[in-house]
Amino acid sequence: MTLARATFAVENYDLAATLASGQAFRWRRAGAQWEGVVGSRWVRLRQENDGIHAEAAAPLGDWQWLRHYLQTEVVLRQILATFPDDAPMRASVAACRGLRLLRQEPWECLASFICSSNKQIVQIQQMVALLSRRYGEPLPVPPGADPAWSFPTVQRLAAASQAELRESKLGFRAPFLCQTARKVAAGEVDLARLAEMPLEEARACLLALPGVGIKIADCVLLFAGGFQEAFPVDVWIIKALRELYFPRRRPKLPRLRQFSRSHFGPYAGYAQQYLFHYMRTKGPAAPPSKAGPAF
DNA sequence: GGCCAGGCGCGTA
DNA sequence: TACGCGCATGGC
Repeated sequence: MTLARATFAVENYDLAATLASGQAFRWRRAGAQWEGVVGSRWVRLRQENDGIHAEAAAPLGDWQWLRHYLQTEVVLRQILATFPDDAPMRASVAACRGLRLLRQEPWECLASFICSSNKQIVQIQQMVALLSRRYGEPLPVPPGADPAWSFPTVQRLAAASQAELRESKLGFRAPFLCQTARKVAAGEVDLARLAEMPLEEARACLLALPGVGIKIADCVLLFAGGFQEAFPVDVWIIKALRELYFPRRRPKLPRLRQFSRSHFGPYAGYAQQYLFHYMRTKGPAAPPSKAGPAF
């Protein structure tokens, strides 16, 4: 097979932070490169000074599918300018320069986040890889590359039994994924039209699916639906908000959700991703010290 | 070996 | 409305 190559000129784009920030689960670092699957295509990416270099199995029509996935046309500076001007956001932006949101395919995003509950990111990656290997289609890859599979279709997972899915190490999530796949396959929710709905309507559609609560619904709205004000509140964000915004009060979850809706502006979802990645990469908080900072 | 993980659903009060 | 709990599995 032959490879098609392209370079996307980008500004203010940190590919590694973006692919490793727990929004998508199909990317594997291979030295300076990243190998993954977007839709039904194997892809290899590498960031250089002149932009993001991409390789994919030829032939392909154009690269719009990858440009869309990577959101290379988004002007990050304009988004960052809408963030609240406070110390936690300044620290997060400084620590995660160039972090972006991807635009993912709704079904893969939904299914992946149904698998995510009460799991660490590395484990989610394993579950998604296992599901793809068992139920996805093998994809053409260049010589020497690891084999790759597409993410399983709704129909394929709807046809699997709960017992089969449990064998894929889904645990108690197996019935959720199974039932949700069957509902989507039956047309009870049209994922392709989600992005056209008002936010609340789209969220309500997702919440009607088994295994989908507010957090997972907001992940799908943000990562696949393009609702940039959606703000998933997970354990890391709870920790971020409590440590960085309310260090002494320990507000409860409903209060934190309310704060998140009012404080972060029209690109709250972006702000959320910065807080999330910042908390996950900055290391543990400094232990309390009676003397205070030494400066 | 215990703790925790990009939660959800259900049973109580 | 607001808690507390169990769920299945694996990384650290």
